Amino acid sequence: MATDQLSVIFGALADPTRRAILARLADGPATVNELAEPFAITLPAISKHLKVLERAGLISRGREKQWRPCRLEAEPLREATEWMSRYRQFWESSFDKLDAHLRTILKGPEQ
Amino acid sequence: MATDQLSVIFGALADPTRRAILARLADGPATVNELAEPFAITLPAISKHLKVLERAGLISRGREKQWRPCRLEAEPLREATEWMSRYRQFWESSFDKLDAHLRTILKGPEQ
DNA sequence: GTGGTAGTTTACCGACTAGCTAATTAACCG
DNA sequence: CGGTTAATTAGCTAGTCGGTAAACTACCAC
Repeated sequence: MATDQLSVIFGALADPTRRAILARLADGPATVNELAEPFAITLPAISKHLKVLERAGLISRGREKQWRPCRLEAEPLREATEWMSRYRQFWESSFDKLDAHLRTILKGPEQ
Repeated sequence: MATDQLSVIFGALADPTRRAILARLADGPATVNELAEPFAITLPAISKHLKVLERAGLISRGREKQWRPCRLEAEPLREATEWMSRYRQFWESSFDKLDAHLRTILKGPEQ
């Protein structure tokens, strides 16, 4: 994967396990074991995912006794959303097209 | 990469060449050679990128004589933005934190 | 037909990724 | 100290990714 910040962010989001970890962290900080619990993968695999998320700036990690609590950092999501917002006009216009299409359908078959 | 739709979308966006292609397509449809022109990579590489973008639903392709014009399809970007919007409160609140931090700094060093 | 232009497919390569197991570090508890 | 829990590191495998060169398809013009 490329090393520019947006690529790292999108790359981190391109994995359902990592997105699920972010979703869990939206409910508050959690330890690595707590984050791992819902998944059928080993702790080292989770550890790697956390490193990817950390590199993307999507989480930060503290130190408390023997635990290393993770917390959500959403700033990169703001950046990513900002990048996408440039295209908003396009999906809004395609929504308009869908809307028009639905209207046509709801008018019933032309005969 | 995982095969769920969001993963495919984010995976497609996790490459600067592909994001540049989308940016170019925001100015209107283009042929493969037109899209390839700004890049120092071969045509087959561009062809692969286009396939990734197509699989993510980010572009669609027509057929006109010997050309296969590409056009932007922004609907997946809407989906991705929608997914991220769940976290908006977090980046807004961390902006608040930054704001507060800056205020603290601007008050000058406490002594 | 020949030849040129537009683009894709195939086969290959090196780098990276996601997963595993096993070993290791770090911090606590008794 | 030894034992337990929390988490990371190391080393491996299998698969994917971004790129290439070479061959192929499709269309147009002569």
